[in-house]
Amino acid sequence: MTTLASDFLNILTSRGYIHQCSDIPGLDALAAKRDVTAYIGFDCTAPSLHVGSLVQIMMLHWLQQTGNQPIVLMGGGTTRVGDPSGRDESRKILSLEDIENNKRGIQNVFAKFLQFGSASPAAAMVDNAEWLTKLNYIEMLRDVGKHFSVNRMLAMDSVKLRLEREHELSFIEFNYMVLQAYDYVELARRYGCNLQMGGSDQWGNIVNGIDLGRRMGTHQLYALTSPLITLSSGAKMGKTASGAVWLNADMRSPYEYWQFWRNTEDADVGRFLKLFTTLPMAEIAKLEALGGAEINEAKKALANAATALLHGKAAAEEAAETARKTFEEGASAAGLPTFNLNLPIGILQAAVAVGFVKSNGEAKRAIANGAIRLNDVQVQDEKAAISESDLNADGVAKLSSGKKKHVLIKRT
RNA sequence: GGGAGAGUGUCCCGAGUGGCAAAGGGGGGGGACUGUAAAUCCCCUGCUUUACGGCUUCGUAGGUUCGAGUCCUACCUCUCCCA
Repeated sequence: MTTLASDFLNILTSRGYIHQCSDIPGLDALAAKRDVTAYIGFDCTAPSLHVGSLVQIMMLHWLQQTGNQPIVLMGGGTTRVGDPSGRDESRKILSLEDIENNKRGIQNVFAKFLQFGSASPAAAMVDNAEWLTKLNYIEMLRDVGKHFSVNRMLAMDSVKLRLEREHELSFIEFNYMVLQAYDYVELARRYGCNLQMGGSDQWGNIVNGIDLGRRMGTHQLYALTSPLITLSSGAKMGKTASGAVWLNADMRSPYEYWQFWRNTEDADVGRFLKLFTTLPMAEIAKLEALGGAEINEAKKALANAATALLHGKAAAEEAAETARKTFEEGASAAGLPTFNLNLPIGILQAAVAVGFVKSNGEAKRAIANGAIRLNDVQVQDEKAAISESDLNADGVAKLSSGKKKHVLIKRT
């Protein structure tokens, strides 16, 4: 392993962001001169990004921190087509309004991690709908299509997988890689972009772009991918009981976000500290060295730092304090998710209303399993109700499901 | 266009003989043990204001039958072979 000259690659390497790179020495030389302009594409398939995209966002963050220019590419155009990578079923084709709404929801997150506007290498945000929607089919085929070999396209993982598993791959999806490759060329021409980053599943698409660039006469392009982040237990990261861990605060509160990180498995703490926080490596090494129950301190540090990055320091501290009161003192911390309900209300309805369970039947089962507690007292009777007398001096009652889910109930 | 197969419990895989709320996994939830961890063990995993009750589920729509996931017809979608 040769030593790296650039801060950018040094950081990415030591923190574990790199899975594959088309040309480390070449990219290193560029980054050392702070001449890298890199982009990552984000599909607009949901109204918010989730933690799965965080690695990518952090790569852009470090890129800017080390004096290079990040470009956030919103997939306003490519989302209309749908990326078949890593899926064995066709994506639903989203309506244009949905895509537009999703795009708006996603955009704001980047301001937390990147500096746009007046910063010295300012981050930029562009939407590939800008050029993709204007393409003319015949021209496209002649200028771009001629550089693609179907033989090679068929050999690509995203395609091969579908074919091998005998799942359908529609022509529209088959074209996705062409559009993504073209994006890269377009960004190279417009912004002098010379690096595309992405998750490891994007490798094929990115390399296609490099190839296309060479054939269409752009400057040398580079590819860099991050490893797919999985939990030590093998599960995919970012999914919890109640669905994806969204980054937008209105879809996943700072408190819940903090909890997500707090519940990290022991074996993942060090890795996550490096990937998802900006804590200095020396400090991470210390935290990582903690053993046994002490590793919980490292988890708190992870939760604090990660939440502060996304939601700000104040929100992180508040979440930490709420968690401390709730879990270490068993108190009804004011920062817990709060619901206003009409009292009295049956315990079953209440459990449904706060989102613990999806139906009354499920609530009954939860009670039978001893999962539901009201003000820390296990509910035995499914006909029980929450009434005024259950509220404490501050007018709230604490309802819990299992050991980790707690909410506060107030009178409407 | 011709021929052969497939679509099952609104997360996934997957058994299924005319009596089926439908085997078994995975995933998920809960409990025990712990440290808000992992591993392990146990329980739960269609809806319904009690129910050995009612209702809704096996691609869609009809039909046969006391009774249909299971049989028949048409249609939709996918896969494979031929053209």
